[in-house]
Amino acid sequence: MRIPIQSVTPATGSAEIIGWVHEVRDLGGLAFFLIRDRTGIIQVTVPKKKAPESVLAAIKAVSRESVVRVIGNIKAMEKAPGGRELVPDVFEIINASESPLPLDVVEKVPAELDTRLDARFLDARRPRVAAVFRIRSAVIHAITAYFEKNGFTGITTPKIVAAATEGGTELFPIAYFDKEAFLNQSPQLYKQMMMAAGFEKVYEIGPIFRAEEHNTTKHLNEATSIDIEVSFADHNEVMKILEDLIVATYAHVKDTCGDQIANLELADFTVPKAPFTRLPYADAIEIAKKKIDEPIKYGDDISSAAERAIGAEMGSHYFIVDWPTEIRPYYAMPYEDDPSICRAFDLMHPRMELSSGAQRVHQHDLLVQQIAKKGLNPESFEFYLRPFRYGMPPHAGWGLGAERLVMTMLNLGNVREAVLFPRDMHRLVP
RNA sequence: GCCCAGGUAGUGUAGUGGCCUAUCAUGAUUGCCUGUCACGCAAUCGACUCGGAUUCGAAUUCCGACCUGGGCGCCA
Repeated sequence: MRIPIQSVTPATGSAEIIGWVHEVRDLGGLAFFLIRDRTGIIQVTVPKKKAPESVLAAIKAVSRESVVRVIGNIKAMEKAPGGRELVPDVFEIINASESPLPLDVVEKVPAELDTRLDARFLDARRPRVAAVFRIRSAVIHAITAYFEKNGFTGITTPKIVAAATEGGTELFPIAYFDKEAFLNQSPQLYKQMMMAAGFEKVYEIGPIFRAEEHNTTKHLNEATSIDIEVSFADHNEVMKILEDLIVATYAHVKDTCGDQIANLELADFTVPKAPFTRLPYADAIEIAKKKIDEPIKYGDDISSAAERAIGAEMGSHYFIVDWPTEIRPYYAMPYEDDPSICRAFDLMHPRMELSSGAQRVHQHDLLVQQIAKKGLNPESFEFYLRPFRYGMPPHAGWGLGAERLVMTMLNLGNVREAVLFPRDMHRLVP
């Protein structure tokens, strides 16, 4: 019976392990093999004078990163990693690896991200990379658990859609039988329709597609969006949900992913403290004005430089609230007493934007007005507008970028590190 | 879409007109080595993205193509 490497201790006695040959150190009369599975690494020590003939033949033939099965006695050995080593009676090559390898799994020589992504299956054998995706899994688990515990209904909405309804971003056109169709940029409109359906609290974790030709360390053309929509809630209530969720997610990762955090050398991994500061947009602009040279005025979008400057000033997660209505989408609800600003917000990490959301316009006629004000044609929004005529409850929601959440949580330099197979302007394979 | 920087052994790099039969590390192959943990030692193998131009001479300069990294705008 195979035992996970992590579970092998000096008390194990005889053990069978299966894994990949991580490193080989042949000293002549004595050879060391580090064998790795997803749980850890163990040293296999072969004293050549005492080893069976079959073991000697196998260790002579084996190459790095081959899959091997090793059976033998476990000895306590202080000099060995993990305080134990396996002396093999059986050393079987299950499947040999070609050499040379497309990249160095041990990373004596670091590979560039592009090279790593080309050989992602090998790259992901590196414990450090595996740790990122183990944590990403825990993040998604924590978020799903939070939603289910708090009465949300998980939904899935179409990724193939007929029209560019949200405006703003570019969409990928696709051939759909004899019709033109697009990959959806956001589940926004469908979430809102489910408010009209009376679901009250919905969430979706799924792919979104943006055809923007950007070339940065924080953009992807296919990303994972964590989305919610809540009826009878305003922007403040969904911001509260968002900060609770962020805290709960960090806490879950801290509780359950200690090994991975250690592996990533995140000694100062800390759970952020709620409540996050609510920074009015107007104040954010003032901070940016003071700290950077480029001209900035009220009503501008917040540039990357401004985003970094404000982030440095704030130091931890914060919300930017009370945005000018003019620079937010038509579905953001203006304040009654000052319609020039609206009930929209962004959740910011000091490095970048993580989420944006708003209380939505739920009144049909106001929505038509706002669509027209943005220079869009309300007639092409009929499928979206229709539910607003049949008892649409007031509601609010947000979308949170899963990759950016993981990237900022683990202090990754590039958002591509947070996706197994990233899609960007240049990369469609693998 | 705009702007900048790049493409040299499997991997990561040095090399700014002749000293390049191209540096170093890692790797692979072979040999030696009984406590390695980036094991050590020795030998060997392995590369200038492609096409054109300039020049006596191009990895190096110029033009074009292809590929890549990053910044901006915009966004998650």
